[in-house]
Amino acid sequence: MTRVPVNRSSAYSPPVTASSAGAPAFALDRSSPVPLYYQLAQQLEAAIEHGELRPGALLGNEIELAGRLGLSRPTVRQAIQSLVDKGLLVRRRGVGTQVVHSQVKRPLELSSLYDDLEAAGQKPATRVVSNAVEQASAEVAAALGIAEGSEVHHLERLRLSHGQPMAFLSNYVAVSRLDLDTGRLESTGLYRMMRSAGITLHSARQTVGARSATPEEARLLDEPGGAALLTMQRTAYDDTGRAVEYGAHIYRASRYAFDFQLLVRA
Amino acid sequence: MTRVPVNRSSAYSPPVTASSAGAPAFALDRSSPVPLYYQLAQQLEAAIEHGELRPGALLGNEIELAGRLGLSRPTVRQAIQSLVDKGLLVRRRGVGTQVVHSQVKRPLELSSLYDDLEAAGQKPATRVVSNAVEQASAEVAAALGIAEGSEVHHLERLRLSHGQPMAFLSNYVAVSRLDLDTGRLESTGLYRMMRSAGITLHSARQTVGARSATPEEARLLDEPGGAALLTMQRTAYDDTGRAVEYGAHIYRASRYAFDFQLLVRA
DNA sequence: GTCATCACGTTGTCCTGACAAGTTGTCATG
DNA sequence: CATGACAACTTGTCAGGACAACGTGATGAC
Repeated sequence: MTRVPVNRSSAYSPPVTASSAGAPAFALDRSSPVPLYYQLAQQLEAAIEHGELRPGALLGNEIELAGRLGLSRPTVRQAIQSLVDKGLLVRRRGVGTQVVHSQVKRPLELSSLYDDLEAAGQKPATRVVSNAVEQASAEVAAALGIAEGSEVHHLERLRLSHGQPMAFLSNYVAVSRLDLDTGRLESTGLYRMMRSAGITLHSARQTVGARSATPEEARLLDEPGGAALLTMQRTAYDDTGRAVEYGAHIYRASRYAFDFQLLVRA
Repeated sequence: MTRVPVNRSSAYSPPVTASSAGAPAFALDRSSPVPLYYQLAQQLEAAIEHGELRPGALLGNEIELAGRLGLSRPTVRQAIQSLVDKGLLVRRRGVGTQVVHSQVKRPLELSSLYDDLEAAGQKPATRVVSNAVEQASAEVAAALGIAEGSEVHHLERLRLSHGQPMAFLSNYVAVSRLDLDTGRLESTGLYRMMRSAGITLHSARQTVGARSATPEEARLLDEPGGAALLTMQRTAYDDTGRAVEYGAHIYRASRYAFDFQLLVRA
């Protein structure tokens, strides 16, 4: 650790920086294929998460930090910027960079996509109700950008948690894009299967609404008739902008809610 | 417009770039206080939105683009990167940067925060139902991170569209943070008033759910008894991480749905 | 005591230069 | 004709430097 000498005769006394208050030492591996800025960003994030950099703490100026780590300023800036984009840090010109004093550190990632994207078919048990090839209806064809009547996989799953039904998921994938195996779906999850099939997701468009349950839906989800349901339709696109998946899902409002964090982009 | 000479004797014939296919001319103003990369990003975005750069079109390599515009490569990269972050462009090493072939170009911004954040009290008429100072309940105090019983503004508004009630908004703001004037609220909007009071929003945490309407709520929103409602609770934080606003809103599910786009961060 | 002024420290922007790594098409080879 | 090696092109990463813009605190004038 380096100590910053304080010039007592100076007219300006700088604020206490993280470096003089006990900054964690970062270990950077130049031989690693992982980019340096990314290594630094990860270690900074870990330090924040770990509490070594407390909320409100100043990070120390970029130039000194770069010199201390043996990096150039652009590299350090890139690392810091990525954490600013994540909402972990705030930069202020003339002031410095400080750890955001946030009550909510955990759920930084967008959920609602991820809880279905990563956890699609994870520990919360999933029962495949049906898995068949159908002809695309007008609604599905429009969402996937294919011709009406084209063959699509239609996948229906019931999501359970603690033995209780949570949601009913109805997904459509163009047949040409993927091979669907019922067995693997219960263990691997839909999005993971897409990924391993070489499809890289890029973006998704979601609509979240509500409506009253039909008798059939109420029975399926173990809800009283006419209960309020949360609905979600999503179309997911790959790199090239082609729609790869369309889903129309319903959730038990009494047991589920979408929860996410937004950042105000300056 | 500059034409790129093609060397016929070259063993490698490069693909057709946007420049040789008729790239729009960008006008950059160096004397403007607006950063160059931002000017370029905006003009690129406009060109994409306008259709001058069609989906799938290659942008031309960064070095040549930089030379053509009289900019350095980092500046051009910064502009391109901002559009990549927005999901408008995709970069591929060895290939180039191309406009994402997306069906949905318009609603790139997150709505659901913005439609309340920017449009809070805009053309969709807003009627202030009540505006009073109360003592914070346990729920409100917890959300705002203040002591129970502290004084808070409690603001209730009815949002109308086309003469029909759309939503009922209930907001809480700590008294010490803001002065609320009923008159200005109907024209200016809550978030705009905060902004002009020097509060810069940083992030927000939202929960979206659904439930059946109580008789009172049904009457207020002109819905039949027990109709499904969309609910949203939001806590907004400023730079320093302090909660500045808490809102518990209900929407007519028959007339409103949250609509937003997600990007998969690589 | 109050206020404007100034110096200082910080991030913001921009430049030039260089090499590494991934992708694609061409060409020579079998 | 198939296939592998190669070259060209592109973005990714990193360095080092320079000046501008902004905010803060201290200083000095009033």
